Amino acid sequence: MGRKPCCDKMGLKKGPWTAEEDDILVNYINNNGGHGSWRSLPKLAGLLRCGKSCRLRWTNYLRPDIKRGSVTPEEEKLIIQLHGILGNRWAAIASQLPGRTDNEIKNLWNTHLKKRLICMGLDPQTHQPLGSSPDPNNKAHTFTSTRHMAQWESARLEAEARLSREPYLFSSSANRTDSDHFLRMWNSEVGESFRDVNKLDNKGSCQSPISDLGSLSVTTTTDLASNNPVGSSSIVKEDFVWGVSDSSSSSELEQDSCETSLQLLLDFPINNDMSFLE
DNA sequence: AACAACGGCAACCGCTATTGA
DNA sequence: TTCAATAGCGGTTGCCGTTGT
Repeated sequence: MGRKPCCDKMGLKKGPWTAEEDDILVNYINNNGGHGSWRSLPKLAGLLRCGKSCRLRWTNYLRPDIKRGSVTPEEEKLIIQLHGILGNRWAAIASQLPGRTDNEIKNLWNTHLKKRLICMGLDPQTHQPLGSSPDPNNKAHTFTSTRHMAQWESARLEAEARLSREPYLFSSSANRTDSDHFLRMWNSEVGESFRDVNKLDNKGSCQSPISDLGSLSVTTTTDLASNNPVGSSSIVKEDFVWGVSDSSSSSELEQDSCETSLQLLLDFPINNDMSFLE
């Protein structure tokens, strides 16, 4: 016996939403302090839509914090960076771009950014040069740092997504979890250094608003497919270095807390084991 | 002007994960 | 522990405006 449909589809409207329907949905959510159960919302609000459709309309279009307008070059750059790390995990990518939805980012990727990477001679799935194969000689050289970077970014996004669903965690220090600590670690100076990877060079080859994507494109690539923590993606920076390598800016990073964080980072599980987030 | 091809985007579909009884 | 209900996610579809012929 199959699973019951999310709602009785008989008599329910499909297709584009009208302004009147938008008003009804927005007014209902505003007047009730939230959407409550999406399943029961359409009936309570007087909409001939299924709850799923209402949820999509709200999260992708009507939500007050949605940022309308074109995506900035900085946002495009960040999307490409995150895609290189996370692959097609649109929700995780969207969580790093306030006001942008996963659907919007997914569409942007499929219509613009993917082509732009191809234009730059990069495989949009692997972020590696088209027609190239990974150099096994460089594998050992780059594997550790890239692996950790990918895993850490992936785990951090997992944690942030989890925390966003558990806002109470922020209100009670007694309830702080490993993922909470992990997030704070990301937002520490170590995380700052970690994210500074894109500042290392600025060579680009493709004329576009994000031509400085050379900073995140491949110089030498590492094939992580056989041990890829996040699926098909791989990190694309050969000369990736930790911010702590810069003695002129590393004094604060020498603090114990940061050393502990760095050690935790370097001790990150290799086998994509995210169980520590539980 | 008419039509076809193309591109962008909103919305839907189906699957998985989570939650709670 | 099990299972149904619900929410979330990523892939896909289809509509509509724009561009090219």
